[in-house]
Amino acid sequence: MGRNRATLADVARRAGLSKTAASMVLNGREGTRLSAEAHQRVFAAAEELGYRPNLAARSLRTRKTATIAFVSDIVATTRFAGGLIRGALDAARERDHVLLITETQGDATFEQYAIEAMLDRQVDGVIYAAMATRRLTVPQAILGGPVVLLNATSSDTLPCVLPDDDRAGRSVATALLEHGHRDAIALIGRNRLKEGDPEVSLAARARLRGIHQALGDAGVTLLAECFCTDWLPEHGYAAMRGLLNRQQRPSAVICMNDRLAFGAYQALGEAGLTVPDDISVISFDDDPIAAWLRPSLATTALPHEQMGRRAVELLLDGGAAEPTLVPMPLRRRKSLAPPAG
Amino acid sequence: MGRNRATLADVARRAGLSKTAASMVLNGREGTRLSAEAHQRVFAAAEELGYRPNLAARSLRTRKTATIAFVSDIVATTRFAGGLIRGALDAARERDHVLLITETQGDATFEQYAIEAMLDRQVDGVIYAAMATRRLTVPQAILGGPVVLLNATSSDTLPCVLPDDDRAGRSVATALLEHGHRDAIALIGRNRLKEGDPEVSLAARARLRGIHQALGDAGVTLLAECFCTDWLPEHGYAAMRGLLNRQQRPSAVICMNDRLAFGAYQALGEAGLTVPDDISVISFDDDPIAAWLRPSLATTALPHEQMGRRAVELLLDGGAAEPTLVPMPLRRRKSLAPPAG
DNA sequence: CTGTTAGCGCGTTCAC
DNA sequence: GTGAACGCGCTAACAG
Repeated sequence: MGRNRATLADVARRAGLSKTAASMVLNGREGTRLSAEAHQRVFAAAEELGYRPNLAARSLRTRKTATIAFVSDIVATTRFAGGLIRGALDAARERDHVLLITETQGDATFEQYAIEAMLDRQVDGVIYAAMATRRLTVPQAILGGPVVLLNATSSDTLPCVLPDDDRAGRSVATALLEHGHRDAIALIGRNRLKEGDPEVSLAARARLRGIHQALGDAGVTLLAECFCTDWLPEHGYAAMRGLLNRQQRPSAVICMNDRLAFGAYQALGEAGLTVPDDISVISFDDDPIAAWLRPSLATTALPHEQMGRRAVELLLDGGAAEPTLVPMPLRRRKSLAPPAG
Repeated sequence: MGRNRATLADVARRAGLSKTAASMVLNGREGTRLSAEAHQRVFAAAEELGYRPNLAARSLRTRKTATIAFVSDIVATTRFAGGLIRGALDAARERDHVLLITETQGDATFEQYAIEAMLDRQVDGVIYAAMATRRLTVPQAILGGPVVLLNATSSDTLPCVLPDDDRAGRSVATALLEHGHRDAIALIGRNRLKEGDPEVSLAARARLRGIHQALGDAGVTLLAECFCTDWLPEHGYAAMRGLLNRQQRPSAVICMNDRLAFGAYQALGEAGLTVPDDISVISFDDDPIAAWLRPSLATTALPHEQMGRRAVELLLDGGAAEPTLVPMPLRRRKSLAPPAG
């Protein structure tokens, strides 16, 4: 790869100058007393030879590689969290940096390996990302340089980027209140593990807090809260069936994520009920399926691209020690309507 | 990042030997006449100092970086093609390599930039990946070194990895035949653009060919073929509604991908029809939604992980010049049954 | 047998 | 404007 590349020495020779002179000209160093003509010659030589510096050689001296490590548990290959990478990639490109990506799969051995591989390559900093928003323990080894946590926090005081789930919870509840729902709002997706263990999820508790807060401010309490062992469609389906078996049917349902909502739609369809005429549904994440559902599902978007972007910006431009909360925009879609009757 | 790392010189000094000796021992060179005791001392010193070689310095000499460029149009951030990256990541790790990932977003300027960034960093090879299986033109610049095309072919004779869509088409048709469907099989997702332009899609034509071949072998012709402007749920929905308005209702439907099938499910649900009792459905891709649908959707899986893995293997271990076709496994699920009546 | 010296590879930087 | 050293590890040639 890249054999026959012209070196700085080639450029200098062609320009009839020293490597030093060529280096200074090409790096636009100020305050050097090199003639305008020397500048011309160097630029011309570099142009003609198609010279590009060997970054490996450069970094040996400068200790900068313009390379960022992106270490994640499994985010890199997760269906819709690729947005994190896309945002990071964009921001990195804008700053002339490049991303070295690895995945630990939650395996300590892999993590160890990945981190050493990164440090051996002298990366300028590390973005440590989690698939589920949660608290985690950062490996000692990377604390020697800049680190930003993405979709995660830790007990160390590291800069981190998180979605604003609390505010998202409030938006969701507020959207229902605005449509006139009050005393027949149900919730699908309570989960003790997610709510209780910050290392499993920070989102669950924050969303819940926002929901309860907004409803509480309006003097409303939930009609029902369904517990689910996980947040997959099958659990939303079961929960919705349960709700429909109760004496009072809800006028609206909040699902803790879109996959649960998908399951809820399935149960509603089977029961011959229509969204939103019979029941409104609103949710979190803005998974691609949200827009594909019929009717399209109102939800609050996880701003993955923004988050990835912010992480790179924090790492490279420096910034806040306190958590960076990225807003989760409300996507108003067709699953919302005033209560029936 | 990585300040204070012990250098080879540190190790040599501590072992009371020369850098050369230390280097040879640590690299396990055979045929060197260094005493067993010298070996011990070097290993001990390296251990105590936590020595790790600086790969930038090493690559300056060896011209190997143990780094692979993964350049894609937009695959890196696509919802379920992240599997390509996961597979590549795994195979790379097994070979002690690491992935430098970039995205061109189909933009020539970005592509130019990305490739230069990679070559400047002396990557050992390039995996050039496309989101949609298609033919593409490989930039000159990367032809100086090893290249493998992933989910793509080109006019240059480069090794490439493709899903075996042709065989997948035959599996799909065969699965229906095995269930007893014959003269009432419909197809959703014909598309002139995808079928006609190899730079848009190779999959469409291959799948179609496989389907027609398997049906033809059984003396069966399709009841109907619906054209769709794209392969999204809304198009599948519209096509299915169209099919239901015809005089003869199909006993089974083949959808060109799972998103179309999702739309078809929606139309069937609205029409009060049941899968698979009224109509069987089968499809391509094994998008995550396929398993979430009720009933779960039979489909042929795009073997993304396998493909990513093969690409790295071809790049590093060398291999076939002819295309590597990766089988698309049939996922038998609940959307298949014998025709009603 | 047991090792070492002297450079190379490439770009940056200090002293002159 | 320049020579030389440096950063770090690898390798060919050479010495006790």
